Amino acid sequence: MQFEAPNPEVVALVAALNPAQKEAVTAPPEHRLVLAGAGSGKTRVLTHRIAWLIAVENVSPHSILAVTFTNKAASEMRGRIESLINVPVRTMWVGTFHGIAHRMLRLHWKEARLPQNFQILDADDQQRLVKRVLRSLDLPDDKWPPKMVTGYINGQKEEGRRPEAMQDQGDYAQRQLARVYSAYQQQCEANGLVDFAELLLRAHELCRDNAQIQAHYRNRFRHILVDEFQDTNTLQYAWLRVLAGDRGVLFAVGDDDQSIYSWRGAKVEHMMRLGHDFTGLEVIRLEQNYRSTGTILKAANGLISRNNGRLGKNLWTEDGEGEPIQLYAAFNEYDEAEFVVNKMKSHLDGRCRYVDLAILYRSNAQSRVLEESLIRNRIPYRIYGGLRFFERMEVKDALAYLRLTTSRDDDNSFERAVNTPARGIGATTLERLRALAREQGTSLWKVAQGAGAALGRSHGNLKQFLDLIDGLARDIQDEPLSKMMETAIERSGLREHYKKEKGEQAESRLENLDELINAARGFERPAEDEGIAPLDSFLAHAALESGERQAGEGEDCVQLMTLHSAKGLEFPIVFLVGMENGLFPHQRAVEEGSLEEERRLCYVGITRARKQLYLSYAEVRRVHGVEQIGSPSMFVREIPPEYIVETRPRAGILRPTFSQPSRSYGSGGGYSPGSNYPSRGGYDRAPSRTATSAATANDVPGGYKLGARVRHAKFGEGTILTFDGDGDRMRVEVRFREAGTKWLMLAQAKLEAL
DNA sequence: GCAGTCGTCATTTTT
DNA sequence: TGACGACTGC
Repeated sequence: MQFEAPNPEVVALVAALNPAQKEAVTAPPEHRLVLAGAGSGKTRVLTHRIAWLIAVENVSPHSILAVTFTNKAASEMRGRIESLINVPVRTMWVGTFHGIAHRMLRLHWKEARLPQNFQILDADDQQRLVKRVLRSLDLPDDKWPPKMVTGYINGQKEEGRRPEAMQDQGDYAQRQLARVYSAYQQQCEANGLVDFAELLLRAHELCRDNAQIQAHYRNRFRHILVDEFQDTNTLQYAWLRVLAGDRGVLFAVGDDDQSIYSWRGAKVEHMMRLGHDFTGLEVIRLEQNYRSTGTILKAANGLISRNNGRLGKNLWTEDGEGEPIQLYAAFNEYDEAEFVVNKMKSHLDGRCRYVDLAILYRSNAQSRVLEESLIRNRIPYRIYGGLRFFERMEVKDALAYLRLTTSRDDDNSFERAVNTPARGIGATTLERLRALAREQGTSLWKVAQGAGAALGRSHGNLKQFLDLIDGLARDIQDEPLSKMMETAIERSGLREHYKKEKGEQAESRLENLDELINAARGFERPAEDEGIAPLDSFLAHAALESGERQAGEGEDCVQLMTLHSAKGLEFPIVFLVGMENGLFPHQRAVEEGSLEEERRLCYVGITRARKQLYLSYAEVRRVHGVEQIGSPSMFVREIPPEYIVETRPRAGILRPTFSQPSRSYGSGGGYSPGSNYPSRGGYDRAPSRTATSAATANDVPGGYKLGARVRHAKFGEGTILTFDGDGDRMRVEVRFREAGTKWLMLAQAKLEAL
């Protein structure tokens, strides 16, 4: 680019960029695909690109659309752009796919054939609705699992297929599914409800079919920037194409090696197709990594090179090699957790804080054992995942009342609110209402209004409920949002209801209700929501941004999460646990033939680590209550061995044999360390190589085996980890479930074999 | 309407 | 093994 006008702002904009980043940021206004490796400054390029367009290319922020997948990414992007340049960027559209789609639908609700106050269904709401539709069609839950049916509906929508466009073909099951889809969609339309996939589908159809709107947005959005492009699904991609038309300039950033959501409809192939659909597209690779040590990067490169059909990328760093990756073979999951905790302690002795430590695992079930160890050792931790604020029962209950005040035909909210708290409107009454509503093709609310004597005794109760909602709507309409919330919570009787509930959960429920009032008070209606009632804006916000994963963010504690939720994050020290065939790669994935995606998941995990990476696996693990023998993950073998060091804090321990019948999972076979491994006896195909003593490696002289489960009168149940000494002085180290790890004199401990 | 009981199920989850 | 949902009996 020409720098004839050395605007200091512009100079500063590119000064700190590396050549590849600079190329991307200063590229002429043409299509670009930026292949941004992990830790290569992806967000930086994206934000600087936008700043460049505005400050140098004189593009109006008004002409820019920047799309992300998460709210977090969107708000981070906006924040960083604003701090980069001193130009108001309020007119720029930055948001998630769903957020942007929602915004369009609010603006063009008429053209989209939606009621003005349409409500958004979150995943849970959608599931409930599907259940009701299944019931109304007399399809039993067990034959038609709601989860699967919901998945089917979302899949259809993601492929852009409407029920009416589906030909009557296929077998019985297919026809039934199509029937459910159709009925579900009808229900949504009648109730003014829009699920997540529908937001995208409607917005796509709106932009595709309405010439005026299409022209408007094509004319407006000259620059479309997309983050995490490898995660786009069919619909999102189609929408981007429609919006871009033949004049919009696309700037896509992504990493095919980090595509881990194909099971949710994401298609990496879009990255490969981009060159066909956007002529003149050039690819820029960001391969210099600013996050991890050379060792970690080489390990990641080595692993991912096993995948086929990659766009190709090799991460490198100017920094040093750093520490080798440590691999620990644990006896079982308890030993593995103990290893993690002990290593953590050794790091915490130095200048490392809790937040610098993360434990990553393939599936949520693995967290429990780790938690127990952390609690025992008084290490504060935080688990990502679980319910988010706006997904909590009590919060959804309260919101249902408010949704009813603004949208009476919202059956989902009606069903939720009508008998919570209990007001004598039971299943029978509801069933009658549903039947009537079905017959008349209208909402529960309307049916309830006219139901009258047909309902017998509950008529009065129902009437009271209707009056409650009407009265609530009337009395809060001019109030500020927080007052609305407060009034709804009080008058609905929800607070009383949850006050009566016992247990420690009850208290947190009440706190959450208060927190909801706070959230309403602190809610600032986004500028673009002008013209939308504050309540509708808030309700949409609640559905689209389900809130924090768990309280206590920013506190100094160890982070636990699945590999999927770790994407996009980084930690100085990472423990990647459960590296066993069957668990990771997961058996299901292997069966479904998605091994490459599992490998990418492993790649994501490895590249989260900045300074130090630990891998561990358990030789025996309890899975669904059954002890299973595991073999080290094939991915461990696929990391070039020169970067791995096996750690054994105790010398002379060998692999135990297990006499109890166990079914083996995974088919990866044994683990044969490459020649570069530091040798460690007894850890190969021969399961019972002799150790240093005369006894076999696996037997603790005295009748126990390493890894055996024992009970101690005082400490309870535990697992034998190791032993030393012999004869009368022989000691065993036992990891007790509750009491921690202890050395015991075998002669005195009176252990009982289990 | 609720508590207790039984049976079933067990990757991953940005919106 | 353990969590959750559906069912049953008062």
